[in-house]
Amino acid sequence: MVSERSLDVLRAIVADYVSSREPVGSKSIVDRHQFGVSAATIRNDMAQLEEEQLIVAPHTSSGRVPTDKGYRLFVDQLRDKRPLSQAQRRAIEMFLEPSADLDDLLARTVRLLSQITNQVALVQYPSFARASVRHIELVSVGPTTLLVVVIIDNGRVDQRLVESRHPLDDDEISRIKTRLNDEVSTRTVTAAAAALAECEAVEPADTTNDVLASVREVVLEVLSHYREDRLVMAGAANLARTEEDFSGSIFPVLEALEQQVVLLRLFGEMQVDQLDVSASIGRENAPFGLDETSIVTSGYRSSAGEIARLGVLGPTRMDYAGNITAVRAVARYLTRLLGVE
Amino acid sequence: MVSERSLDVLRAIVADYVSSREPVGSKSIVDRHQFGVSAATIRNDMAQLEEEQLIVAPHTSSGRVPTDKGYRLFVDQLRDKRPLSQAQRRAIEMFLEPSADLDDLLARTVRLLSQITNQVALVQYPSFARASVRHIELVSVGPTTLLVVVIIDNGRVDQRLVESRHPLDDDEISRIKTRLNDEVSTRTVTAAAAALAECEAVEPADTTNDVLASVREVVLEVLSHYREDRLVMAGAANLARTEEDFSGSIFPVLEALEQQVVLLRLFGEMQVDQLDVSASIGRENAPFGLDETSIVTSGYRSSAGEIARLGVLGPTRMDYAGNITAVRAVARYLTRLLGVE
DNA sequence: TCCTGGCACTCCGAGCTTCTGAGTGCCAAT
DNA sequence: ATTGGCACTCAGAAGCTCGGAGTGCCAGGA
Repeated sequence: MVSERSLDVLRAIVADYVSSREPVGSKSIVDRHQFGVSAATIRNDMAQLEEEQLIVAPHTSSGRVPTDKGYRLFVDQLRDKRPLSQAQRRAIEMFLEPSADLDDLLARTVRLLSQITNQVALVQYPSFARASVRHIELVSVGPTTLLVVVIIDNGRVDQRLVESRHPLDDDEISRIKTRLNDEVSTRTVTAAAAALAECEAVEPADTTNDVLASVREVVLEVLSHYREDRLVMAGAANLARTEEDFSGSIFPVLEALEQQVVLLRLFGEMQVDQLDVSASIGRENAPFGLDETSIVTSGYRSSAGEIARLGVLGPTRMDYAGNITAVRAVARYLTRLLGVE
Repeated sequence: MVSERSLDVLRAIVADYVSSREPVGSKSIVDRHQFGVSAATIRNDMAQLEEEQLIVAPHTSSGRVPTDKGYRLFVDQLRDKRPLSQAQRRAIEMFLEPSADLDDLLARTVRLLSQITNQVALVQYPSFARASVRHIELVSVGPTTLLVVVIIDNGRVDQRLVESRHPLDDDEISRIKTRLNDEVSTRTVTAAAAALAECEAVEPADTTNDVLASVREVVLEVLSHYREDRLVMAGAANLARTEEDFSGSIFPVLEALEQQVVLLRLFGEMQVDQLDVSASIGRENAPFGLDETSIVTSGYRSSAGEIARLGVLGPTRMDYAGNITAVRAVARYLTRLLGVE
């Protein structure tokens, strides 16, 4: 049962608190914003908001501060307000040039995102789960050394060396190659890995097929590697800058950032397969040990059509409007770059 | 003109200050250490040390704190004192198993080092400058698509895809391959890159040799990539734990850590090609914007015989004895692992 | 010549009090 | 519904005292 104006007051409180870092009082609101009413009226509205637990007073007779719930309502009502600043738009277009190298492109993206938001930025690698194996190539690079090349249909290529116990002739190599391609090519990464695992179970390695077994093993290893999600990070230093916003130390946050597993689970929780921006605020992240931080993420679509996520992480008291805009813009731009390829 | 006992006093001051984080007075020294003399005598020694600017009193009538110069003398006199703790030794042997994958091995090394020292750990990738190109392989993976595989004699393998404007037959591929291998194989990475650059200058690309030119280009790109020094890092969270040791904020330190360039220059300054441990203390790092941090590094030798460095970074007030021991041990162990290969 | 106990001196920092001002809740009047 | 007025609250800055850890120095003893 909050009036329309009360919501405006909430917006004002969030805005002022984010920029000033100090509890906001009724007086300063009437000063800084053009409500056509007196401070006493604002106070009544604030009482309403407090009733609904959207704001809270740190101490009796002190200004108010938004609660996690308040931030949440604020964010939910936000949606597509603020336009990207001129400088930000220019930065994105300057720094994000197309690049053939995915590693390189994502590294640049994450740096850019952390710079325009002044937060810690995270970019998840596209998952290869839906991509499929195009081809396996075997190349002899020495009498007993075989180069195994795995080619994925989204352009990714990896290779490993395999040592054989006996010299290899071209016939044998070609035989193994045909066999292997029968087993995995055109299948999805997931299916191919499953097929290989099964083969290994059915025909245990013995002296006659040791090379085949070794090759299978390294291919399986490479495929498994794809299924691991990975992410890149930049701007951890920004945490130190916003240190006062964390009650204790930034230690647990930095620690979580090093544990990529935690971050990946966090990303996983935020509607995978949803392209649009979503935010996770304050204690909503408590299960991950990040109860004073908020995360704003957006999905982006990679060349193979998979959806991965990117976003920023910072103190609960962050500039949601600005960060949401920036994250959305970068995600769209990145999708565009990857789609053109 | 410092007496022998004065040096012992310096050692005691460093030890106590490192463990207690508080200025140490003459009384607490006689209490905690078995000097056979009275506090007054210690005071005289401390006056000597202060004369030599090895220690300093933060305020009149307060205990003393080592200066950068004091730490330096302490470290220089240290050399091979403390043995590795049982737990540390076990940790090293547990976590550092041989691994075929250099990335993986170095990632594990850096995590291990940060865990046993509780500092930020850094491991530099071995430079490929002295390694040489073993072989270039070309594989047709489609009518107009060529896979270029670069094999380095230290076991590293990389690949790129090249698109041709016209269909390729086996003859042409084989011709290009022979030509290319003549140009680069058995040469060092540096020499090979130089040779390719020259070829490009001599015969500019035209319609007849566009594939050769493209292949040269990607090989050159791969080789150039090797020459970039890189490093991996772990344990940044430990900075937050030792935050009180930094007068201002840890922001500049975290920032420097993200700028790998800075760290690489820092590593570069510390006698490259020297295998043994060396330390850079406090203001000695001022040119890098790290005047409150110390760095302890050691060289390690990679399989191809190049020397790279690894080490830890932390507040000037750090446990030099322990960190030096740990860094040395990890470097030796890593060298051993890489040498066995 | 080096060491020691004694003594006067310094001053940080913990603990206490005071005081001010920003901010509140409530109420009667509009 | 909105407003001005009023009594009330309390965090935090400023000022104060005071104890204790630590110092420098000196004169006497080994």
